[in-house]
Amino acid sequence: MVTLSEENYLKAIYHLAKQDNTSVSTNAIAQKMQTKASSATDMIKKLSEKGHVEYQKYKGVKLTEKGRLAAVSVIRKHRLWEVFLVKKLNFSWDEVHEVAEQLEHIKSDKLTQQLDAFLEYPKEDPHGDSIPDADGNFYPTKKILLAQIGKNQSCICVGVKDSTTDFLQYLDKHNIALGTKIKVISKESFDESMTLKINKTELAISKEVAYNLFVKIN
Amino acid sequence: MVTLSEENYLKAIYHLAKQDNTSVSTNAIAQKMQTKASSATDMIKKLSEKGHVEYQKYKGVKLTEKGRLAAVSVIRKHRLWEVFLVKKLNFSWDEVHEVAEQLEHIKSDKLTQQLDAFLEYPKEDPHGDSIPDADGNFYPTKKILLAQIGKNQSCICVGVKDSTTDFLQYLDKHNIALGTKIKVISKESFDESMTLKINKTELAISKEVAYNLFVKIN
DNA sequence: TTTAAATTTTAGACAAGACTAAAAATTTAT
DNA sequence: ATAAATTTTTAGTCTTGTCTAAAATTTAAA
Repeated sequence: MVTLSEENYLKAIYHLAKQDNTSVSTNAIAQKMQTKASSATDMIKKLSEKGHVEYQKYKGVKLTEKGRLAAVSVIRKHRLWEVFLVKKLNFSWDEVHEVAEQLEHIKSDKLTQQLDAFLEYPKEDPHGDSIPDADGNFYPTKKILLAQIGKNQSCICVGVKDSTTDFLQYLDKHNIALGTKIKVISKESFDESMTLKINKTELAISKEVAYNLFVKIN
Repeated sequence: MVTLSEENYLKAIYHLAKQDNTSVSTNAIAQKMQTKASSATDMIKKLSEKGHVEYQKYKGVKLTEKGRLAAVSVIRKHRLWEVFLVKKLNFSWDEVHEVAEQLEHIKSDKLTQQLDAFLEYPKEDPHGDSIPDADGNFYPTKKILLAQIGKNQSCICVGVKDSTTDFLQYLDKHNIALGTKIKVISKESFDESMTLKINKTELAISKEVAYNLFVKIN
């Protein structure tokens, strides 16, 4: 069971870590949550004990896959409710946030699923932010880092962030080129490594690769 | 500011006092809230200090007008959300309660008002209970118990008195829903059972059913 | 590289809401 | 009317989530 407060912290950490799952500082969390650093530390310990974040004293936190899924579930609900408020209840875009902050914590899988269907499976909220699906996968329009791709999701290589010779040769050697289809088979939260499937062959990659390869979802 | 817990206690007190605003005992409140009498006493003191109830030690509590309005506001939201869940999200009437218990605490006047409009100002929830207006006024219906319908008389189901899951599922199973037309074929005076005709099929019911189903005569 | 500044953690405290055990008041029964 | 049973309240404790103040650690600066 994840409490309302825990959900809010997870969401804050998720948003602070943004695209790349970087380490988030206690102070940053405290600031985002409008609270004190000591309170953030307390909550970080709880989240760590529940396996939602990886925590090392003085080193900040990183979301585990479990924590990421919990955060994304809240974000999914938040954005679906925003669509509902604007499309069905005539709220304007600047009025929805406060109410959605409350609605996002309602616990009912059926409710979320039926709301999604009722709204005809919207892909974006009224602010243009992508709405993740029930499995926690986003379908963004722009290119994203391979590290952002969820388990069992497929994508297509569209570029590199690091364009050093070493990296490009590494990609060549493993048959990764522009247009190559990549499927994520598994993700390890502890070292952020991944296993990919590329043209029927599996490939284990490190986080250095995952954070330097741009992909898009078809 | 009324906390979530306070709202639940106010609702419990309201339902226990029913139509006549009688004094409600600490024990009755504790039982309804599934908690201990000592916890109820603690909360009663808080509600009393905030002016929601009148309290005399050992004498139970009565809702003040302020407390009654707070309780009715929660009940209004609960019932509107139940209508939403059934009419718009295809919930069956035995699934709505748990979710509505959460949704009823969302704080936004605009949300409640717009939801009411979106649902076209329903007067009753899916169980046939009256939905109070924004000022806390009820518009009582002339619904009566099925037990009071005479032989060969027809009526329409408008609600239930007992809204336990068991009963609602029983009704579902026998195709009795809001709006279902019911004709009384026969009545046994010795055990107050009845035989009904529902959509061409006959159904024998016990007095427990007859006394827990609200109907109206067209 | 050693000190100063900033960040983070610990320790101790508090409010809300719940609990247990025991005391006080009320109600029921003999 | 008095004892017994029940109800209600009090007193003290617990958990969650917050705070302040102080100590520990890391980072930046001289």
